[in-house]
Amino acid sequence: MLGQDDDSDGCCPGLLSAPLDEAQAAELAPLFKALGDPVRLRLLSMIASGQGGEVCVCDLTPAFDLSQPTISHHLKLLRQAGLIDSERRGTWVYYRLVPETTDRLADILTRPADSPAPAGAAS
Amino acid sequence: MLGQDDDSDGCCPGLLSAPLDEAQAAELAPLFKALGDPVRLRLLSMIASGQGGEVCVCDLTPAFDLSQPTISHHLKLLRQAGLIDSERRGTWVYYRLVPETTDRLADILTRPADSPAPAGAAS
DNA sequence: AGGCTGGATCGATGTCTGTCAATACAACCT
DNA sequence: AGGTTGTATTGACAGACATCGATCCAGCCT
Repeated sequence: MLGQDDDSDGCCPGLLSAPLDEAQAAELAPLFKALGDPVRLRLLSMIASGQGGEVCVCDLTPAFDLSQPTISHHLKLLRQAGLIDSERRGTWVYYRLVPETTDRLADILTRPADSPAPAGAAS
Repeated sequence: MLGQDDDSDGCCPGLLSAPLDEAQAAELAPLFKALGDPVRLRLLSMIASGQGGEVCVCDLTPAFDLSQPTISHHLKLLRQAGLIDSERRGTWVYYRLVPETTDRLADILTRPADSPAPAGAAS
């Protein structure tokens, strides 16, 4: 079981339809923060679109102009945020997406069908 | 200026289906970074769910245990990211959501229908 | 066992960010 | 004009973050 619905899921249809309370905001912010770096964004997209749903670190590291510890650090942050998951197989470590997490974010950013037509929608 | 659809839209069905290139990542990261703070997340959700699609700063500021300049600073960051827009009406300033921006983020985080069933989906 | 390669952790450093008090700017109201 | 209230800007500062080199751990191969 992935640790969702412990207490904060199922209640929040999105941040666009009702004000977030402090606890929800505190839980969500680190997720977005993890996405708030170009390197991590690229890492995540490489992992998400990888053949077989996973990518070897050995394929990720050389794709950047950054040191190997730096890439490892970014992967750790993405993993701690629950966006990706890792598995060691022999010498190599493979990362794959945790779709539940990105799904949740997508949900949160999707406004309900009855979104209150923003008055001055002209343009 | 909000850097939308100048050149990078319409091409990227999402970061989950194909690797982002450096330019796309550099453009998206600041958006997520703007969401990566609990205060800004709450501000955004208060604005998005406000009556009439807009909220007066005078209603936002007292909702936090933070100084008025700090709230103003966060609003500025959200505006610079293109997530909200402001309008001065008399003495008061009103903020409202820019739905195109949140829509774009939601799109980007939504995986395509043919998402590659993550191998170990057992449980 | 000893050596080698892939990856993570540690410690240090420069930059960015969130916060505040003080101040400036804008619009209203005598 | 002068005072008052709402909002933005400035300057300063502590804590967080991205990055690196050096080192350590895990698994492979003679």
